[in-house]
Order: sequence, then structure tokens, then C-alpha cells
Amino acid sequence: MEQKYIENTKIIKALADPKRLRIIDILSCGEYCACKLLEEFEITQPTLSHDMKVLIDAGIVNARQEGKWTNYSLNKKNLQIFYKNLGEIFSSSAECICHTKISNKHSTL
Amino acid sequence: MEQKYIENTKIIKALADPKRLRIIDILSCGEYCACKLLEEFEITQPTLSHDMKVLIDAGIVNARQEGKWTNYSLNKKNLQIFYKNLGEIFSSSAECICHTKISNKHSTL
DNA sequence: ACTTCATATAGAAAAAAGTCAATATGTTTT
DNA sequence: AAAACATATTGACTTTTTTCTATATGAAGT
Repeated sequence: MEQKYIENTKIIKALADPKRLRIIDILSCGEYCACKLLEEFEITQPTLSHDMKVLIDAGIVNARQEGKWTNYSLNKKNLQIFYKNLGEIFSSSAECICHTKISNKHSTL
Repeated sequence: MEQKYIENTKIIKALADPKRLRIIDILSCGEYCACKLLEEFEITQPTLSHDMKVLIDAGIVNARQEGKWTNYSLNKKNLQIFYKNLGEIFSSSAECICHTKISNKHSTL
């Protein structure tokens, strides 16, 4: 499997959860500490901490320590690259069988 | 959790697999039968069948029966709506705590 | 009608992900 | 230095996802 799909899938997996998707939506508005994010959900603190780690590991969220607080913000650069990649995957261009093979007809025809 | 996140997450989950992401990339080039798609991967036929079902259930792929063949194509309309939704989630607008709450500062300040 | 071919479904096993309670770490306040 | 606070980590449990083998369905060719 091409690296391209594996790398983008890592980000997609991080987004594949309603909580985390909403966290991204919230962070698109600015930087928030864990305590503020936690107020918005009915989950325990360790669960949020785990979710934030998933987003950070995927490279789409940054953490900034400020004393005892951790402030999270979007990694806008990586998110933008990802969004562009996804757009390219959705539109006809790169990876098409037709580019490398002769036809898209059934093998037996 | 707002419906918006749950619905988009359904599509994101469908895309959260390197195989299926590549299938979308391939289908962006046109309609292909299962047999052609299967040639591109090192998976069994039931696995592909299952993956296609996931994509169809998410509403981003259409299946068209042609005799004994099943031809798959992108549901471009739904994919486009999803892509737009994702763009809105990534950019500051709708769901921001700051819109409904007074401040984004720490609760204790 | 029987066989072949393309795809779907069922069921099982294994791997991955989500979530919590308990606890650790590190910072600030007293 | 002790207590309070914010967040991270650990370990366990549950749920979901992935992928396979075996089998079913349904169309096409002989």
C-alpha cells in the first residue's frame, strides 16, 4: 500500500470520532486548555487526555504548556496539507488504474 | 453530541482505512467492477465486498448491477458535501465555545 | 438443467479502539 | 513542605473493526 494512503489514514482515523471532530471544530476558533474542552463533553478527564494524544500524534493538534495548564490549538499547516490531499484523492488525477493499465473493462471481456 | 459530527464521522470512519481510501482514489477516475478493484489489492474477495459495503453505507459510493458484475462509482454529490463540511469544521466558524460562552480563558481565572 | 463465474453473506477469530477508575507527575498556592 | 490543582499514564474491560474460511445467491454460458 502506498505511503500516501497510510499517512493520510492516520489523520483520518484521528478524526473518525464525533468527540474529536468536535474538538477540531472548537479549536478552529482558537486555543483552549484541556479544562475548557472537558466542560464541553460528558467524558472523564483521562478519556479527553487520550483523545488529545491521538490528535497530537496525528499531527493536527499542538499542545502548549502554560504552568499547570495544557493549551491546545490546531496545527493549521498540517490540517491544510491533509485537506488538500483529501481533495486530490476525491478528484480524478493521481492514482487511477486507467493510468497504468490499458482499460477499465472487465478482465474477461 | 450534535448530529453534524455523528453524520460526518460515519463517512470519516469509512475513509479511515488505507485500502478504502485508495479505492476512493481509484473510483475518482471512473466506474470499476469489483473484479478490477480486487486485482489492485492483496485481500480476499469477501474482504473487498465488505469494504465496498462500508463505503456504500456511508453514502459515498454507488453500486450498479450489470449482469453478474457490480460496478462501483463515487457518489460525487455526497462526497462533495462531506468535503465542504470538513472544510467548515477545519476553519473557524460554527461551533466555537467563544460563540456561546463569555470567554476562552481558564475557568479559575 | 448444469456448470461456471462474480459477488454477497454468515460466522468466527484476532486486532484495534474507546472508556473508565486508580494513580502518577508536575505546577502553583498556602 | 504540604495541599490543591491540571493533566498524563496505567491497567483493565468492553466494544468495534478487520479479515478470514465456508457457503449462499444469482446471472451467464454450455
